[in-house]
Amino acid sequence: MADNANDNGAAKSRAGSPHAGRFKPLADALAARDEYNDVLRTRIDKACALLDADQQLYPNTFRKDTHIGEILAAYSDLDETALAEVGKVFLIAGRMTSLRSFGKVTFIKLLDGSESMQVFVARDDLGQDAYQVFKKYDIGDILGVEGDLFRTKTGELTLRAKQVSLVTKSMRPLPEKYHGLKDMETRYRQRYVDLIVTPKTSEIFRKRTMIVRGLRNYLDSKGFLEVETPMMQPIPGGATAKPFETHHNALDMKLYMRIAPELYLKRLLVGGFEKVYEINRNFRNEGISTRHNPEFTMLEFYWAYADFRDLMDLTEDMLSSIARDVCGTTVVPYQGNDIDLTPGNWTRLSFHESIEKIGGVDPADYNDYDRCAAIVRKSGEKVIKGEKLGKLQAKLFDILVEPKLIQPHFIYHYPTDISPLSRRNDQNPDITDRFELFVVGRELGNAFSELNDPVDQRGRFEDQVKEKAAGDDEAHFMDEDYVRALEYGMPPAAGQGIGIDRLVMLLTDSASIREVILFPLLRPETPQNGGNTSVAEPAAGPA
RNA sequence: GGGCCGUUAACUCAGUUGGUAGAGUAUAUCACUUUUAAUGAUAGAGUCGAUGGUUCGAGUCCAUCACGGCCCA
Repeated sequence: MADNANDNGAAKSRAGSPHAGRFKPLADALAARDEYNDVLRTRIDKACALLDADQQLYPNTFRKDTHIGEILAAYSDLDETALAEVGKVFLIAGRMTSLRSFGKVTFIKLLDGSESMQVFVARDDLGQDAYQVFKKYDIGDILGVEGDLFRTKTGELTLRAKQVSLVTKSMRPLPEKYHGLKDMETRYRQRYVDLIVTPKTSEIFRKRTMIVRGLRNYLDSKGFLEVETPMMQPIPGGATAKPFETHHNALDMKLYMRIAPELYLKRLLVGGFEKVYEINRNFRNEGISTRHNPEFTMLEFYWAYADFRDLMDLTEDMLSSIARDVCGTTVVPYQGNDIDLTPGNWTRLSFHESIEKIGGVDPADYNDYDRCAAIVRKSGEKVIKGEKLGKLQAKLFDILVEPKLIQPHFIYHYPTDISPLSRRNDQNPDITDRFELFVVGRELGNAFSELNDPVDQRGRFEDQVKEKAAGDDEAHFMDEDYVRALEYGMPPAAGQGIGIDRLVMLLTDSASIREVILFPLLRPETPQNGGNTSVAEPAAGPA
């Protein structure tokens, strides 16, 4: 309920304008949340004044003929005389992000996409009346300007306005121009504001699109076919993770949001597509951290008549070429380290070698169950009863090796125990022809020669089902149809998954996954934490 | 789930041993025809995240909760 002060304020701002009633719902909603302050009140007053002067607040009639970026690209190098010879009139539009007024003359900055330029607005150019209207515009408004180019005294390329019109009225003030928006919570919750005022943010997301486009172009050029497979699956497979559950009403069936597309993509290998890939969202019902978001984007691709070593070569080539395209170099800075992605400089090391050479554990120790378990416990990790040696070694690896893999490392020949979909090594059945790619101490990709022996695959699923029954809710489900597909015969193949969010983090020097996801998952805003979003009640039954 | 830190004006932040709150930006009014965080003057603007408690008195101390950040699981 609005208090008296707010009621008075609303009444005051409504006074005097025939258009005041138009803003009553806005004023009331703001007042109800105790947000109705003098800044917002002034915006409403000004909006009323504009309507009183027959100015539309949200016209869709202005058409720009040039983007600011185009002007900067074409004319940044021209001097004053050359600009005068251009003599061309441009129509630009953008958000006013700053304003410096000198009375009869005003400098503003207009932001259009990611580019910004100065506009010079003078009373003598616009005329007395138009200039008075212009002075009602606020920082944050979207304006259209018609004008020609010149250089100011200080040499800045500037558009001299002949006409200025309001394109979109902004009813809320933007954050302060110098410090910008620092509050992480607001940056994530109101990403639209973050994108306006934090140039780095919009740059990250432009780069993200370049990276994804680069991956597509690369794979397309190698003859891979992009496909789409189910995101809602009756059996969630292809990864070791907890799925989100949902329900299909009409079919009255349980469905899971996918944790990986793998088993569907490999069905396509059976079907005869020899090179396929998919870039899309996976969902995992697990914790949130600087490296984990419940929904994240994954590239998975499968390549028939190739093995895991072919994938290492391809991965080096693909990721380094994308780094070159997006960052202009194959040595990229990340949180104080220079990461060398130049092809040929990627280390290849077997899983066991890495535990010995990087983790500093003797083979006699990590190959002995009890000794290995003891080291795991000593490192502060739990050992679960019945856990297999391969899993213990993986824990050892996670603690002792992974954080040290700063430069790109392919770690290959993972234990079969923890690789239920990978092909066994021909010489040693306890290890698989699988690798993971690590950069800056985190897993960036997971790849292997695919297991295409249906009998072996069935046995591995059965082992997983036993682990699930024993309480491991991340263990894989049995997928009879997938085994059936293998029984028809899947060509030998290799496949890989690459976490796109982590790749974008690497190439944009972002410390948190939330910096590279436009709308990361957050708990809902509530009145108690200062929020203004009403959370939807669970849907009631049909009326 | 655990530990540490944070939440004060629209934004960025101060706030002393507990004595009813400050700055800069933004906003408003005035001055100003070349600024670059323009300048000068004046003014308004706060449920100090929420709820309890201790106290004569709480932004400050205590407890619980909410949201966020970082680290760990």
